[in-house]
Amino acid sequence: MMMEAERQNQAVIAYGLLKRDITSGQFRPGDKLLMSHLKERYQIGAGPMREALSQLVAERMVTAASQRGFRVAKMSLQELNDIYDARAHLEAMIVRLAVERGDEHWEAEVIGKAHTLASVAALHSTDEMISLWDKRHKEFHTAIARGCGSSKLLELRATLMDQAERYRQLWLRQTVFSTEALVNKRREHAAIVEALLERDAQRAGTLMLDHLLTPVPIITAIVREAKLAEE
Amino acid sequence: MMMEAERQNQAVIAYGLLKRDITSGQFRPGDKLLMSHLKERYQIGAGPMREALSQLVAERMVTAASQRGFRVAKMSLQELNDIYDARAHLEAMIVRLAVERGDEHWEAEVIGKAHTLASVAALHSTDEMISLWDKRHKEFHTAIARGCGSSKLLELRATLMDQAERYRQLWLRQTVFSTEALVNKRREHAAIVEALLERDAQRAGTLMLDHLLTPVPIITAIVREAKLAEE
DNA sequence: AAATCAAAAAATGTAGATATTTTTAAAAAA
DNA sequence: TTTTTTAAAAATATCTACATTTTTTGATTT
Repeated sequence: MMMEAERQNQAVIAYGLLKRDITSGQFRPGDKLLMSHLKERYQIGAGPMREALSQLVAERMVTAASQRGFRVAKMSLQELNDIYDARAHLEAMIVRLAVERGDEHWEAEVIGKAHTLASVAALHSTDEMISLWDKRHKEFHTAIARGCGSSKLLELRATLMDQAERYRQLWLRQTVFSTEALVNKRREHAAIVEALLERDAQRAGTLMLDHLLTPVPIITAIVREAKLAEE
Repeated sequence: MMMEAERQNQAVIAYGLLKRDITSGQFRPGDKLLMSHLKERYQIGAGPMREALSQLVAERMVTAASQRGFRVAKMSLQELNDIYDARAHLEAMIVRLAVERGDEHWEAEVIGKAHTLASVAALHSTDEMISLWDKRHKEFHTAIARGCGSSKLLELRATLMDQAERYRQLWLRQTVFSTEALVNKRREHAAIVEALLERDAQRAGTLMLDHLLTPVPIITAIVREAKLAEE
């Protein structure tokens, strides 16, 4: 029997669309999110729209001022550093746990995802190439993290990933377009996998920490260049 | 000039009240949250009420089923273990960072809060005693955590604290009413502070991990006894 | 310039309309 | 008789359209 796709309510739909439009840059940091415009754009009423907006406020992607409506949250170099620092330390901790707790199935998944990622070739259009590499890169890292066995830690991790997304997008193009950067990333991934398989929690954690912090200087430069954020 | 308290919207008010009513047990795990009842209880319309509810869904305190309304999220021993495990590891990591990064002002704050906590005496009514000890205990731990210097990590920590709250409430009475338990806690706190001051990040982290895991068996027993949750 | 005030725009809330699910109870089948 | 099915009724969730309140705008005066 065909699994019926659960009929989503308007708020959930609007939430997804608006989130996509913000991370993809359709709405820029600081932009006013005018209720009348959003209602029109997503074809829904004010009630559900507010519901979607306040979800995004909780996720720090939107800010709210009482009686003054909503804006796309600003980006800042300070926030960039904070998010990446937090992410790196959290993920390093998760990896250490994964090395201690992960079983053979976990190992197999990680190796599989690493292979799939390494084999992304420049055969596609640029945008397809970026989104394919990104998708597989995320799946690789998620496969590693799952080894920790804690859904709560994975939820926290997802929260930070979401918050990092707008900054990550900036880094992505630079990296996928640079053969050198891609080669470096591949090397780092290989080193991490090696440490995992040797069950060296400490080394895996340290490698992960560094791996996640390397994008920061690159993103900083882009943000400064494009004047996308306050200092 | 007196600072005017920002006029909150209905959704925010309802959010706070409902959250309090859930953590304090006015609504029990699994209870249906009938829209008509909530509207009546908090004297607001359905729109803002939905907004509040879906915030709590995001925080995992309420569950939603499309077209079928909302329920108080169930509790389970599995979730108890997951939350406490995640919290303990996150907090241990934060403490290690705090030891590496915290300055003299941080040290002073921690010592101050430790002192304030240690001096809670059994002079008050039972409920006052509980809530005072709880308040100061939280402030003590928060003062320690702040040393990590990352607002994102502190946000993640707050998320888990919130999710733990319903379980924590069960532990609190047992502990505050047992002189032995209180003495033990005081000893653990002293040991943590000592490690902090000696700037022994590793030891402070380990002590914190253990400190946060001790309530789990106690809560497990209470939950089983009161049949508050699935296994 | 700075202050004032009315008009316009915008946010927020409510009441009621609509759609969906659950309950009830009667009818049919076992 | 008991169980299952069906259909209508009731209860409930959800959405929209409009009403109310607050903020913003910008012309006018000090």
